[in-house]
Amino acid sequence: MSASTYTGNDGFWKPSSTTSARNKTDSNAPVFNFSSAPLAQQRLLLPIHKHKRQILYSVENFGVVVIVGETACGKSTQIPHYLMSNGWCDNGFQIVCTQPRRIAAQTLAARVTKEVGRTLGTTVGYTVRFDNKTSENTKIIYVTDGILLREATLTDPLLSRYSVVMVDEAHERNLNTDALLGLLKKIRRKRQDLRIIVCSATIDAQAFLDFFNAAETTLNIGTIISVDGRQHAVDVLYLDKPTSNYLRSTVETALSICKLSSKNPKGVNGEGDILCFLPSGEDVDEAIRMAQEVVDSQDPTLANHLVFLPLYSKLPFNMQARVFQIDERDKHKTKRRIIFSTNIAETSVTVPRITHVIDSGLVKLPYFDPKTDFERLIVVPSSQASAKQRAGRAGRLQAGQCYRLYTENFFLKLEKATPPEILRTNLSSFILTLKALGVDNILGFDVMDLPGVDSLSHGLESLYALGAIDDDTNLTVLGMDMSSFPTEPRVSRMLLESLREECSVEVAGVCAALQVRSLFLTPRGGSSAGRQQQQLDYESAISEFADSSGDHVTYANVISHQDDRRMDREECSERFLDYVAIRRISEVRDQLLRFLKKFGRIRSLGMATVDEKRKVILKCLTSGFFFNVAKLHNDGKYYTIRGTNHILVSPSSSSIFHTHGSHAEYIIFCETHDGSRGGMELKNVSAIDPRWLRELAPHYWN
DNA sequence: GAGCACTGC
Repeated sequence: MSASTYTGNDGFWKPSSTTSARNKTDSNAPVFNFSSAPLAQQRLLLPIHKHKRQILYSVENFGVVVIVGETACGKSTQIPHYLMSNGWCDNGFQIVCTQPRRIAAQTLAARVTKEVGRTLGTTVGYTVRFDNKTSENTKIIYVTDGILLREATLTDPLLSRYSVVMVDEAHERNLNTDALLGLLKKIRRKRQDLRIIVCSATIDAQAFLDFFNAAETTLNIGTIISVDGRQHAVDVLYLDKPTSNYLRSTVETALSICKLSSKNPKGVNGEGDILCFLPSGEDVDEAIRMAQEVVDSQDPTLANHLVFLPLYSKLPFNMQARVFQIDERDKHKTKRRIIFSTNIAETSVTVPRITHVIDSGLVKLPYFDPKTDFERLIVVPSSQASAKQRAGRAGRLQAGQCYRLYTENFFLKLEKATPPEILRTNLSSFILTLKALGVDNILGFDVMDLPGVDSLSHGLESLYALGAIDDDTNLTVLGMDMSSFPTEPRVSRMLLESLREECSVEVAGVCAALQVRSLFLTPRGGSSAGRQQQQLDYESAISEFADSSGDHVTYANVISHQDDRRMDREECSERFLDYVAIRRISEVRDQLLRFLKKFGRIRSLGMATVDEKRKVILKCLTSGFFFNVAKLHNDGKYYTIRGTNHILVSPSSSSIFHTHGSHAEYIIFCETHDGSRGGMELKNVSAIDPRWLRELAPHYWN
């Protein structure tokens, strides 16, 4: 098929003048059959193998080595292995490799364990939150970057166990990775023996090297090594004219790819599946409705050969799983799958069998506004790096194609990379971590991108209001205690307050619930009659737990019910409760209580009355979230009361406060979203007594 | 008539 023959609804497809999304690699590159070759042979076939000597030489002679390795070049598995075989684990030293995601740390450790020929957790292991598979003798440890950062904060500021720290996927520029890079730069001033390897998929290598070079003496300058990937070529096609409706264009492009294939003698069997990138879960659902409607009405024959699947993180687990299971009954591939996905498929998960990618060119990103203290999700054009990553998803199986729903000129004007998280986020947590690491002057801490003054001072002001730092921005005892919790500062403050109110078990449960996705299974889908009944059933089930103050005490009620009754999966679903979420909440709560135990006696409210229980839980909540208060005005609506800019806010109709609460004069909330009709929508809302504000946050509310 | 990227400790 020739893609340039397709006429889009709003424009024409034309092949890119720069042809391929892939760098350097040859389109006739051999396809390795990894499933049948013995392990040792597989390792020798990896592109990284050619660079083994160069890598070992560089690590020996340079303090910092930047490796530019494309997807599947073998860097994450092989480099630690090479280093171990060459003495970098002698004298009790260990090699640590950081990953942004848990699943990556776990699977990499498992893969390298197989190569080394031991069981997981002996020579090779991993540590992620709630899961530690290492032993005293472990030489190579895969961890999430957050774990290594906390290890430095809590126990070992110089990371003295490690001879080499390898920071993988550094180009993603997560907050944790950035903090870690800054910390490693600082450690190298004291530990010249430490070796740092930074891995990145983009050509940004020089920026990483420059970052470290600024502090290094001439003795130890870093070096860059580039390793080719094992990807197939992906042809990139652009629109001739911009589209006016990306959703419709996505659906029409996907369907026309299928129509063209069905005229091809190879038919649909010759082609892999189609992956479409859209900015939101809502768009994903809408695209599927649209696509189903088009094929049902226009092309019923094609409809029999297609399956439309959604993929986004809020989707229930079993729905997500459908994307990764190739249906047994369909092993001869009579049906072609069209997967509509958010950014989750860009890096977090790999959808199998994709040969075509359709890229809307859009992404939804959070931006924190220090002036309003709200984080907002905004749809923005994705970056060139992101577009390249999306295109690459088509080239894992065989040569593929990527349709970009914008013009080539538009692509050339896009940002090179997505703005790093450090420039977009609330920095209070980041600053508290640095303070705990002994960084007194935050402005003097070296990061790849320095956040704006507004953003830094907002972070400092919040920490001051929480009592974590003093007038001279020095860490207080309370701040030091707060920094030890794996939670954001407001939640850490709330946990510590629970010791004083003697309700730690309940408050830790509420804090855990705030971090895990919704406890309740809200009804969705189905016919309108059935749906109405479901809604009624849902409301009556919730009523059993609902407290008139709102969401937080209701969570405490559910969790305490679970402690007493140990509801199983079935009973949970009858009561519209998410069993997996509740299990997760207990796990998080128990971890929080273990941290809390260092600072005081853990108590539970036991036989306290409903009123007493409500009061102490909400006071603890107020001690952390006093920034987020709104007052009922004469017009019957809530407005924030901080500063001079009073913003209209309305409790989400899905909140317990909305369904079961009273018209309290003052409310407190933990989360905001842009509302559909202006103003902000609130999640996790409770009624509070305004006197608590002066009592618990005097320097903020006086 | 609800509902809103994705991680991580």
